[in-house]
Amino acid sequence: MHPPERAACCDQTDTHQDILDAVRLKMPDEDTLYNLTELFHIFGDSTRMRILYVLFASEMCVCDIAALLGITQSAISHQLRLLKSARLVKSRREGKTVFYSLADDHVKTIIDQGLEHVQE
Amino acid sequence: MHPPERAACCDQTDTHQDILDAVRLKMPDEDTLYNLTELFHIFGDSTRMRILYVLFASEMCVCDIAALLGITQSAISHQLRLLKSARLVKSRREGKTVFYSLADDHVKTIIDQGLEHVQE
DNA sequence: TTATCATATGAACAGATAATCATATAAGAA
DNA sequence: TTCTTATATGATTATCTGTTCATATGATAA
Repeated sequence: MHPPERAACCDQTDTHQDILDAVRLKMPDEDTLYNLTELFHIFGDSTRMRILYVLFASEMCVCDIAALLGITQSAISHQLRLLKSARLVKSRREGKTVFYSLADDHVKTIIDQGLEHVQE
Repeated sequence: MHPPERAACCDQTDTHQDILDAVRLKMPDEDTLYNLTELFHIFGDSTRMRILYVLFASEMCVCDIAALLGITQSAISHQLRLLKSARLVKSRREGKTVFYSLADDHVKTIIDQGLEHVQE
């Protein structure tokens, strides 16, 4: 006997329905879930991660980031655009040069948490 | 005039070289950086994120996760394999059924940090 | 103006990846 | 044994994504 809203599936204990209800309650809404995975997706690329680490040390212009990481200016610009649209970095122009920096300290906190997990 | 190890690039302040040195010091080694981006990469997919949220509530078998999320058993199995190889979830077999659960509480901490950033 | 430098961006391509399908494995029931 | 259920997995495919290249924009200098 299955609870009415379940498809044919493996049988479980009496508390099965309670668990399913608990899951549905705790699941974030679709928008939040999208934004959350999008945020982590941004962190899930080594070029972007290295850019962020550079910016942990100091605000920096595009060509310096490129030179420092050994990546073309174009690639860096493309990635900075993503980072900026995710509001992880911000920029200011000074003449021909554009300086990028972290949007807020939250960024480092999240990455440090991940680092702790990795370094266990 | 540029510092010797720099390629032709935009001119900077006197502290330029100090900043570059600081960046190099703070940058994690290649292995750590790889593991870190790999970790976030795992979080950067909505199916995997939803699986993790399901497991926040309770340990659960594969077909229940599939039914709950409306995703095929095969897709869930494939993603669980990734999650397990990243040591984010663990499994135990009970007869024909395999139950998955979170590998440790660290996982939820990292995701909660991301959630805070997203919900600002 | 033209020339140069710093950055941004569109297009194209190569590599990665998530889902699907078919099938294999593993365990229990008949 | 055979049948069924639960899960795992290899192959295929469609989509996504990061880089490169060429070029455009924006700012300064001559």
